Amino acid sequence: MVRRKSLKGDYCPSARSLDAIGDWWSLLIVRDAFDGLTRFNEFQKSLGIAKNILSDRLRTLVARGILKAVPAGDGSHQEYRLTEKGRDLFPVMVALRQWGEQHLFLPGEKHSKLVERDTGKTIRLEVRTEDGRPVGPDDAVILRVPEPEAP
Amino acid sequence: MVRRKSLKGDYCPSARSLDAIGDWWSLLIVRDAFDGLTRFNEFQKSLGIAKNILSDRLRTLVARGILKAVPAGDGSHQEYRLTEKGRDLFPVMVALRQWGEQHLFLPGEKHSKLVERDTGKTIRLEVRTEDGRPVGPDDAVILRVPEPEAP
DNA sequence: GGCATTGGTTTTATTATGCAACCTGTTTTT
DNA sequence: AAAAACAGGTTGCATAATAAAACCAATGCC
Repeated sequence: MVRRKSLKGDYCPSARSLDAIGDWWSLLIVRDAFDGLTRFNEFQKSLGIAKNILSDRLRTLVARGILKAVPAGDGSHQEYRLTEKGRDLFPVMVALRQWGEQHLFLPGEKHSKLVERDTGKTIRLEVRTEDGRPVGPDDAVILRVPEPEAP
Repeated sequence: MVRRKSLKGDYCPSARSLDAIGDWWSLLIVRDAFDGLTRFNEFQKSLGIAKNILSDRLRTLVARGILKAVPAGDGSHQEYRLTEKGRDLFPVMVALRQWGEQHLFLPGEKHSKLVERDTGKTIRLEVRTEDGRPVGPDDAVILRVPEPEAP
């Protein structure tokens, strides 16, 4: 592969995000973390991921501040928990879920569902302006950051 | 690698989504498509991606119904355009962008910004219940689909 | 006709991934 | 107490995915 390109310096936030979490397993691990999993073996069983890969991904997720490793009460093992930064990925997860529900299931096919705990009401997400009007892709433009000019 | 695991059959929509678009380049291509790029060379220059990989990714994005390849007016080249399904990834892109803005830039650092075309107002996205109340990660639970039982 | 451009494909080198085996420390079973 | 099982990894090897570069075919332009 000759070193995969890094977009860390890109001025597009989406690109940086993908650089940070855009590999196949990381977001699945985060999804499971949202789902309450905390332990190495729990992730491993849930995902069927190879242990060395899981080990590596947990390490980098911790290094990037998305998970934190805390020693469990009895000291026998570690717990991997979402940090604030990790929890802020919630909208990303919901967006992915929503798209999958819309487009990746056959008409009658069942899928898990995200609901509000207390009321059981469906949760969805909406793109809006700061004053609350919904917007679609065609109403949006990206404002580029001006290139630093050489004087 | 011995064949990367497929999550196509998983009942979690997020997992299926990641299966469909969760590789490093695909979403970057989609981002550029949202940004108006349509031609092979445009993507290639914008992303600095190897041509064989771009070729492969465009092919699979088309095969998955996220992009469509339409012959351009003068027949000299193809245009890759987002399908409806592809445009529906808009919230995913916005979510990634928003997270990147929050967490992947230094305090004073500039980044590109997503605004409403007509008003210039900032665009953001919010997770809400069907009746409009905002919800956070801790207010949500995943309702699993019941396992099909063996009779 | 000759040459550059576009949109790829092929070849080759290197990295990443997956599997299985192994290891250490702790907990449970006998 | 000894044996077995489990948690949480690491190591070594085979193979797949990626990147870079060279190559190629079909227009478009002079």
